[in-house]
Amino acid sequence: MKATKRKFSITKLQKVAKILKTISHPVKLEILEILESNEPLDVSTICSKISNECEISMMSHHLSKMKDNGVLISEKIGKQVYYRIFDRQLLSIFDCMEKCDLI
Amino acid sequence: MKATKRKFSITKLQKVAKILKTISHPVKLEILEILESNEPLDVSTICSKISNECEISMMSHHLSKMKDNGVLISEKIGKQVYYRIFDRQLLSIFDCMEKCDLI
DNA sequence: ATATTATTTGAATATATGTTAAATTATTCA
DNA sequence: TGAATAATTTAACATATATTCAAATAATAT
Repeated sequence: MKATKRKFSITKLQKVAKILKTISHPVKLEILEILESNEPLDVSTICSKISNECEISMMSHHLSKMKDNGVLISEKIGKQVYYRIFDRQLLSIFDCMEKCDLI
Repeated sequence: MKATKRKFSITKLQKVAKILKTISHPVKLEILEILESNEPLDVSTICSKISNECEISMMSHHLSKMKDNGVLISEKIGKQVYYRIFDRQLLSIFDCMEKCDLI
């Protein structure tokens, strides 16, 4: 295996760090997993589908943080707010992690 | 694109979250990038190669956290401590992130 | 032994995250 | 219309994590 010379600029490293930090939480990862096959979904529905323990207000915090950081987008229809994944390419991180011995 | 039904257990999601959290920092990502093509490397050398601003004691904190969480391994030779990546497969996360529109 | 170099540790402070209750927004229906 | 209900967000506080900087440890050299 050759030693690839990647070279991310500081700015890119910061962006990557920000995205990773945004999803580095069991509940946030599960939100992505749930949305992957069911989007768009409203807050309560996501909350009911999740196996991790999570109160609705905590769910709202998680979702809005993910939205603020560009991972999700939302649309309000009536009383509910529907969320979906902004860039589904991000989901490949699951495949990536699955291959690691660390997991 | 088909809607894949992934199903990570809560335990796996926690492990993934822990790893991601461990590397979700511009300096920690750059450490991985530096080690990718030069490992093993001692603390001072990593510190001198990094473009992000980072004091040696902060570097030591970063490295030992990465070690504690299984991302790096270390070996002491004389006065220096040499670090390297435990599972280079993790590096594919850079390729993964590079493909995202988010970055 | 004392000095020098490399790294780690610890304690103080700063920042981020989680929790809970109350507030806001939208809808329903008496 | 307007009080009741439902969905979600906000705010204030508690807790946890990260950063900084000085001091401690460990290995080597003089």
